[in-house]
Amino acid sequence: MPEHKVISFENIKVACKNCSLVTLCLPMSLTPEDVERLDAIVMRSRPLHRGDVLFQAGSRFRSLYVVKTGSVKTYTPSEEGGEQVLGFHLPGEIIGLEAIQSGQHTCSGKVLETSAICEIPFQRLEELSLAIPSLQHQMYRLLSKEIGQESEMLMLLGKRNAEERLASFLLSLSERFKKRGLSATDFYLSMSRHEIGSYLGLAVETVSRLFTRFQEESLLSAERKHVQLRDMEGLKAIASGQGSTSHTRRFP
Amino acid sequence: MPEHKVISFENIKVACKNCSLVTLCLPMSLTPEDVERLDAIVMRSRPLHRGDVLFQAGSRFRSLYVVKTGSVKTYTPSEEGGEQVLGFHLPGEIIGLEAIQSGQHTCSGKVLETSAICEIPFQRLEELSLAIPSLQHQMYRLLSKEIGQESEMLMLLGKRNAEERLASFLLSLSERFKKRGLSATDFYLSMSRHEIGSYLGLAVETVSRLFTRFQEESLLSAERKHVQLRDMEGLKAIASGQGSTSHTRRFP
DNA sequence: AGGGTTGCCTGATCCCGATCAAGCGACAAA
DNA sequence: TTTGTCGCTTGATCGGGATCAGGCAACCCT
Repeated sequence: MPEHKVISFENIKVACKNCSLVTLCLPMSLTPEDVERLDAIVMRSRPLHRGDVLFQAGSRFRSLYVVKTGSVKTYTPSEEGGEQVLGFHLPGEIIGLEAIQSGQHTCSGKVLETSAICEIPFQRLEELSLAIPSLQHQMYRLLSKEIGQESEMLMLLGKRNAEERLASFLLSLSERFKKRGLSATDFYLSMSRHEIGSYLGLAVETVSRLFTRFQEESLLSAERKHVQLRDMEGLKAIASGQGSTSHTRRFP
Repeated sequence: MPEHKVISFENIKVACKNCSLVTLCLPMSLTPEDVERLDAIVMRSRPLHRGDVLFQAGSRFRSLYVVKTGSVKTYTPSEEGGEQVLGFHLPGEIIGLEAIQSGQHTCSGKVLETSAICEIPFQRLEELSLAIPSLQHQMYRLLSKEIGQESEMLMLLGKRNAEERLASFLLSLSERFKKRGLSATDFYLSMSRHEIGSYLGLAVETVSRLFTRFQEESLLSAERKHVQLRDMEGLKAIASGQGSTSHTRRFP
């Protein structure tokens, strides 16, 4: 069926200007002509499937990757098979920024579900950003945003207890889904409990118990990967450390 | 004493090309002419003293700051007076990168000891980096480096126990001092135990106990702020999770 | 020098979350 | 259908590190 092939291929090759992510992704704040110039250097591959590796820690850095559909996790494989999850990436988010420095990836990227990924050769992007001031500006903002997000994560891991971490995580996902036009209260988790635990610095069992507890408290309902946030205010209270069951005494 | 004033003022106004940090800081890999161009936009103030605030969380972002001498901590002040330390910054390191994104500082910067700071108006730096490709490249690398370092910190906070954290912290300082031509094994800590604890996600008491334990194990000697690393290999073993007292079973 | 503050150290106790252990449902292959 | 595997859940126990409390030394201040 060559016809089918062509169709699915066309489906992948959505130009940036026609991509629904144009307001979230790199093209944000570029003129239509500049979007075309950016478009010319973007490479679009066939869809990847759950478990496919986007890049591996230690491999040479050539390109940044942007999630178009689906989701990706980045992680550092440790000796003895374990892994530390560093992040989950949704459509419009850019991956690989940490590798610019050394020219080598310091973490691996793996696809969590069937996903379409755009590849942007970094050297060409760098050249282009010299010619397009607003692209350079956008790059600086993107890199800076990543730094800010990791700082927030440092605070989460440094000072927050388990329930505060999970609540924050769910609210962060919620917000990101919302920005992408999806439901902020009803979504599917593409990552396992184990991966959530690794990301939040918690054991799987703790994550599981927290899901159970949150359900008992009517904060959400969860059935496997399907999550519905029922009480956003309650979750926000917990995430900000004002939860009723918090052990930390705020007013001695 | 106008004469004295002039001298100390001149002392501060070391041009980039004469600065000992030229190989660590932004000018790295720039041609002498380009260093002069960069030099023209750098602002150098009189020295700041312990406790002086460089910028405050929430204030408008205008400039990046580079430590010339001394040291700076960045932190997010939390309600109720507490603070979470996000980083310690030594000569040659750039501060404020997280604020590019929103145009507003998300953390505060405070000087830990008498320090000289260079201020670089970001808008002018951005313009200059359009004209100097190697400066743009250097900026990308710098931002990327920051991302990579924060990722390492995420791993530290997510997976390491208290002694692994403190050992890693001391070794990181050691390496950074070494790069600046100072002793890798004998140095002064400009930050308090409390600040170390906040940075590492530990209570002050734990940090203090660990210093004591490390001394008992002849890994180092510490008298208040003065630290001498005695057994680098031992510290490295602990930092990498191979310490003998580690609770985590690596080979079940 | 005296008196107050602050930073650091040490001991005792407690508790959150890791670890160990076991069972269960979903899903894939035989 | 059965069997095996994997992901998730739940229960029981343990311990690392937080918390509480007290004391000492250094370093302010006048």
